[in-house]
Amino acid sequence: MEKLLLQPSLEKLNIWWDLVERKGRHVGLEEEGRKANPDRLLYTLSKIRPKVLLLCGEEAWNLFKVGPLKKLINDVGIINFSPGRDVWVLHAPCLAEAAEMHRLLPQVEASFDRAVSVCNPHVPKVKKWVRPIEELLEKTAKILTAYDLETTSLDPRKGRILTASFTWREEKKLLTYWVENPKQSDLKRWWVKGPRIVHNAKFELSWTKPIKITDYHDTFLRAGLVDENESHRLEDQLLRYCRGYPYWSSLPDYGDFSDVPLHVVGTYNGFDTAYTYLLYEYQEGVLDDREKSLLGDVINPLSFVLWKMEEAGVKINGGKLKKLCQEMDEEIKTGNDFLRKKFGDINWSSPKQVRKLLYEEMKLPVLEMTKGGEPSTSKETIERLSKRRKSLLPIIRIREITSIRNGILSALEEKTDGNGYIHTTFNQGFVATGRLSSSNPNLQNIRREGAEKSCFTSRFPGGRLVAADYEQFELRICAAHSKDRMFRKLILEGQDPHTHTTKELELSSRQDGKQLNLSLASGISARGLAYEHGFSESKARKWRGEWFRLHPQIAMFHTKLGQDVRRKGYVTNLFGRKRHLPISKERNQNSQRRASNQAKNFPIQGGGADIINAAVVRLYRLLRKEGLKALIVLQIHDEIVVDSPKEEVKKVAELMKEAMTNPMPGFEFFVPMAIDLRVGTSIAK
DNA sequence: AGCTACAGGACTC
DNA sequence: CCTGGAGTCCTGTAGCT
Repeated sequence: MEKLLLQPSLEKLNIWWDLVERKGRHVGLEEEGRKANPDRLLYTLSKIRPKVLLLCGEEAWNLFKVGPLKKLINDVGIINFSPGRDVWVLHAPCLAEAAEMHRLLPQVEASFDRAVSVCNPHVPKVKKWVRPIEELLEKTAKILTAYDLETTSLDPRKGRILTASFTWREEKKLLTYWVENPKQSDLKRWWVKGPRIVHNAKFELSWTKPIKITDYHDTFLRAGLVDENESHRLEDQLLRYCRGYPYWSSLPDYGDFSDVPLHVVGTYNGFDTAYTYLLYEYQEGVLDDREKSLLGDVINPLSFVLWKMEEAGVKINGGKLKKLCQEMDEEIKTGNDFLRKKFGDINWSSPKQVRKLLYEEMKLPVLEMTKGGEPSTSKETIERLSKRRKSLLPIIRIREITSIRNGILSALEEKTDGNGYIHTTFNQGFVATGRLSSSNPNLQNIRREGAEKSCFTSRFPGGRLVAADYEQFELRICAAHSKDRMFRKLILEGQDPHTHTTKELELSSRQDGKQLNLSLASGISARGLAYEHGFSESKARKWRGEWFRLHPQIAMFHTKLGQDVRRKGYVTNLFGRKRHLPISKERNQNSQRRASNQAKNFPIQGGGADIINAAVVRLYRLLRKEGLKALIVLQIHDEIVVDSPKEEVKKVAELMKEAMTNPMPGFEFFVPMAIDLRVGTSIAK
């Protein structure tokens, strides 16, 4: 149910309050005692994008009639806040009528899944701390304090701290103070003394640099558990959950924070922490116990470890990389020359130009279409076409190598720092399933067999990279979650589950057995199976049926997931992490099907994410406890890479095995986890 | 002309 | 009915101001 109420005055607010309060989502458009600013309204609305806007009272109505929306609305009309998204505006001249409309709305909009209401915001009081900063730090040392910095740059090496802000509760009152030019060393000492609340801890950590994992709560990461589908940005969270008013949009358009008067920065900074504190309290109310322990055990401490991993970086063999690039440039040049003679001057990266050549000039048959309904020029299509035109094959190669050269190798070259290290960013909280992603550069999509793997090397003279990946990770998680007895038995006996499936279903190769196991565990349809692996549909259907008869627990597991999605609107993984998949009846079958697949995939992908992330945290603690020099440098979904001095390799391998097979001491997996270790001077296989 | 948004295609687990 | 899920990044193109 999605409604937006614009409250023209305070006394009327009370009447609406309990209707609004129950939904738990508030948006502020007015500052206390002042009239709402139309620009601010428009800004807020464009963020929330409500489907229905219910205006009541002449004051509210006039605001819109004179504002920039004037030309778009009539008495009942449509406003577009974004292309393709209609907003119905219902206008009631008086409160009684609005109340009646409000009462009827549920029946009309049964399909709207978000409730948004507009009412007076909570405006925190922000003050400058005028006494010595030591007193403030001492006062807040041991109490729960929201903390935030404003700086001149995102990078601590390039900028400096302008202000710091602190919010805490004293009795019932929320106190917020900001200070100017705090010393980094003071903050570093202060940080470790008590519980902290921050929004996006990795940023504050990189400036404050505490020496060990401490007690902090990250409202950004918590937001990812409350609703993984919503934007976790502080601004968006405040609009949605905290009756925040958009103070950030009132900041004039300065180029850089260093040009902004310090008291403006400080006040802004103060609003950030005050609202962060309120957001924290809201989250405390909606997160359940399992989510809180996942946060405490894994998610919060992980951000510290990720910061350390980013800071450490991974060492690159620059000479080798350069040689590789030269070789590839050479191949691109000869390849391009060859193709130019044959087909003319064509940009092979342009699907449009390739499409023109293949289907208009060469008049080849259209075998596959893209999602957008255009004839496909993908690798698979060209491979199929090249069966009759051998001369097309070099196109695949040239496209592949130019994309690798431009997409991967040049990124590696560019992002290597002066000392030969690449510092990727591990994004936590962005992926709906709980996985990490990597960017600048993305080190999680380095080619499996790519030559560039040999460029990743150890920072220690004579050192080694130790890489450990989980064996049959997803299959084991599926079996562990569904309590599948067959897979448990096979794994405990040390048999290969893929070979077993191959034999049972009388398949031709282990490869087929493996594909069947992996695809069916994450809920593929018979048709999808046939399409994906080139089996006939009847065979796919037969095997799928037999497979589920061998694994009745997995069949039940899938049924249960489907029920959860329909009844509760979300599914849960082994550790209490949720994936919200709102399905309403009006949506087409396509979306339903998709949601059902997502539901089946989530416990596996999301379970894997929490397992390996817990392992990273545990491994970090074990390495530090043992006083080793070795550093965790990469996490690639089912793999952890540690850079180790040669003499520590044996110990590191032991610790990796311990951390990865038992990532959460006290949590017993129905099917045990196992790892495969590789030790080398690079990460090449 | 410069910006943004998107689609398509490459790579990953 | 559609053709397991989750990402990043590059390029070209279309549409906007």
